[in-house]
Amino acid sequence: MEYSKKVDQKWQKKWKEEEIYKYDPKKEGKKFYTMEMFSYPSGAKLHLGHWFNFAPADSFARFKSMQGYNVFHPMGFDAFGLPAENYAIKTGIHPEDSTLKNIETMKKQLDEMGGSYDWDYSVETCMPNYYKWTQWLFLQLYKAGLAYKKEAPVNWCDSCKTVLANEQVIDGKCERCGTLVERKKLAQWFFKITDYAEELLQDLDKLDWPEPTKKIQTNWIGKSEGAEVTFKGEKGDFEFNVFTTRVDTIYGVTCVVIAPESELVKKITTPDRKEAVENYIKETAKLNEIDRLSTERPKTGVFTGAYAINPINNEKVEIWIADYVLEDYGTGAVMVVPAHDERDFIFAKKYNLPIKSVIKIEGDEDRKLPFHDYGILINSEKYNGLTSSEAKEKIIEELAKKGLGKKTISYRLKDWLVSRQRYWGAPIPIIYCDKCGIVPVPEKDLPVLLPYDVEFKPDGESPLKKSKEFMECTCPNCGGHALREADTLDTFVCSSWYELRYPDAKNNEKAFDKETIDKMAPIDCYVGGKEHAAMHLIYVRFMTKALRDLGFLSFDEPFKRLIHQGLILGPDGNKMSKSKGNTVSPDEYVDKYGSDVFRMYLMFGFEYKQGGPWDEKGIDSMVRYFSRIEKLIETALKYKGKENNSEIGEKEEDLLRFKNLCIKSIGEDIDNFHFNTAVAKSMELLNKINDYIKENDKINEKVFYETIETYIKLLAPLAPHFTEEIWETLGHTTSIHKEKWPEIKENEMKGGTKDIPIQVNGKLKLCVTINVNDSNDEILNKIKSNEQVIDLLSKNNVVKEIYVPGKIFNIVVKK
RNA sequence: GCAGAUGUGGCGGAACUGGUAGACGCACAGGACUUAAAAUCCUGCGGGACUUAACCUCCCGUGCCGGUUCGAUUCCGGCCAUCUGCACCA
Repeated sequence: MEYSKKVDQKWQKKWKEEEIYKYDPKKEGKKFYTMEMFSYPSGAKLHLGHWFNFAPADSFARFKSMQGYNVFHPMGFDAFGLPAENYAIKTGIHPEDSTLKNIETMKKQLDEMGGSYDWDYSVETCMPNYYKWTQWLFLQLYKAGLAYKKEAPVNWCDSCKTVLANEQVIDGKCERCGTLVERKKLAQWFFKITDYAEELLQDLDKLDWPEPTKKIQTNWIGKSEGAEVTFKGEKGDFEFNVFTTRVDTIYGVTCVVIAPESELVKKITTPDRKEAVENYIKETAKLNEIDRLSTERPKTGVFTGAYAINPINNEKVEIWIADYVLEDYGTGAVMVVPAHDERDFIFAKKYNLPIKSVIKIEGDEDRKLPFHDYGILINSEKYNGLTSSEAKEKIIEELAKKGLGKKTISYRLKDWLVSRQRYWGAPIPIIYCDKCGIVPVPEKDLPVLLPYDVEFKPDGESPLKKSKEFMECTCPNCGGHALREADTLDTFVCSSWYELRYPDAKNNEKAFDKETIDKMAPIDCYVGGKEHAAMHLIYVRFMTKALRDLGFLSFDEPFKRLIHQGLILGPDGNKMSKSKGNTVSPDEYVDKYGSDVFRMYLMFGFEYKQGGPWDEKGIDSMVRYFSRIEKLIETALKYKGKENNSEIGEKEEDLLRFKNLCIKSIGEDIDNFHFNTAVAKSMELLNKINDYIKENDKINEKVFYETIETYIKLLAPLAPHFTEEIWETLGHTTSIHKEKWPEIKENEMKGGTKDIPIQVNGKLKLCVTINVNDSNDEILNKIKSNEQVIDLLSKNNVVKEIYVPGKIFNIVVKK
């Protein structure tokens, strides 16, 4: 049957009936766990990006399976989240209804793609049998002290009376109504990811991940070594710490600045400065994080009226507040050294604070301020003349003796805020008892079901808070009146452990079985977009480590190898988006050409790790390729069983040699996600086979036929339906996907000829053909007896001859 | 601002640890087949010079300028452009 969507359907039906992608943990072969980042069913359908991610990754899984691994290749849905809720607010369609419907559609599409998934091992994070365990996981972290509650600011739209996600804040305004967004403090749940900062950083070394991604994580964790220095109030009535990486510049301190949110501010502000300070705090609160951190904005701040004592020299300095100091980094307070820090310099200039230089650079004594380079200390009393790094040690030593300082390490990484004031998420399994306070929901009472009938339109309250039925409960401790936590969990919590659930997806007793997951983990290959380099990929790593420490796992890292697919852009070169109107739907192509033509085109036309602008022009070339293959198969059938020639001559040897070369390089290419070159190589093999037919009156049926079967097997992971059809045409009654990846026959690889380039001063002059089997002496002989080479050697002033065995012969001449 | 990535024909893209730059394909051009077109097949296809033409030969060419090397798309230094992250991190 000529290839079309009909062929897809025929085989999809058959595969389903025969359950050929059923995963059996007991099957022979070493386990291989490969997965793609699961998709988010917000849109109604899979888009081109999904296809580009999933189809080649599926080919990879199929290849591994042919290699003899027992491949586990699950797929699921990250089903909770904001878009479904927003969609519901807009249309009135309940998030659960739209989500479940989308999942059905997407599953169907994934089957139409030819995905080799076993849906018995699937997760949908919005289903109670999944989020029960997400809640369980929260409880484990809570018990271990890794989940805690504290006040944290949220983006608040006072007109919509709702909390906004960062992405809903556009230019500091609410995306719906344009109201200026405020920062409001709410008590929220956090996971203590910072406890794992050091290990998360160290273990990056163990991972086979793209280097840029490791770098992003390194920066995200943001380790910096420095010191905490204690400044006391001038009357000794208060004290606070500053964090600095440049304690060597401490003699240059001309003021200290604390974050406006700091509790200390109220305490120390003098009455005459109260109004100014309070106004400033109010102004700061209006700014969202993005604005506040913008480099464009001028530095601002106000004096609190209070003074602190520099512990190194007892100098009295002013205490200011300024919004460029962040409460949650370091200690929320900095010492201002205008001479050696750009931000401090601008700040000091603006408010006429003194600027005192304490570092000089040897040989560049007149260096313009500010500069932050290390140098030699000046104006620093007994430390004058020391280098920056010597001074750091000594100064810390002195401060430590006084009990006013110590070395410390600071991380940029912040604890993970997991509370969301949303409906469509997993309820946080916490109860607030009138008497007992915070009480975790007992594990036996899980799941805390998300009620269906809830008013989720924004009107100032968390949606769940409005459901009396949900909120009212009795305390598991004392039986008294209690209320439930109304917030739900960040969806990143759901996706921080799903890879653990897949192999044991139907377990009703546990989130996952330790023995099962220890056997399956770590995931051998994880494929997904690099936009998750910082958030998702750090959260999963954290969760794995936390669960390990709680005794639920015995491995340290979830994903051994990570691959990022590139981004397919719109035809205009911009990121595809509905608002730009440049989206491309895969469905029409699949209908028109069939899944395999489409997936082959995606693999051939783009570099997998790179992506690029969509261009449909090349699809026809793939249609052409398929029909050339079909034609070849017709020819093959004509020859089948007719022995014309059993001789193995040079042409047969060449063909066999090339066949083996293809087995090797196509295999390596797929293994490395270089699908474009894998397809290219397969095209070369087709050309070689066609040449063989053309150039021979009598073909060797056995060699020819074996090469063709090998060729089709090499294509099997890439074009699963098409090759299955051909396999049947060739007379096979079992699935090609149960075949083994062809073996390389070393004896067929031997021999053949090769061109050795002859260069003069690195420039190509000619090539000399040699036999691969020749010894180096023979090769050199052949080269040196070549007439043109003799000519080159005799007419030039030869300085040197360089021969790299089997590679190149270069004659160095002097002009 | 900081960090990272990328830059190769008209286009998508090849080139293993430095060793024949442009694999494979698209587009294009010419030819065969056809009444014709489509499809298919064959040939050519980085730029330039020389040449009546062909073959040869030579020069230039992997963003730009330098360096290391017998030899650089590959390594090093400096620039330019584009893209992507991160955002005053003390």
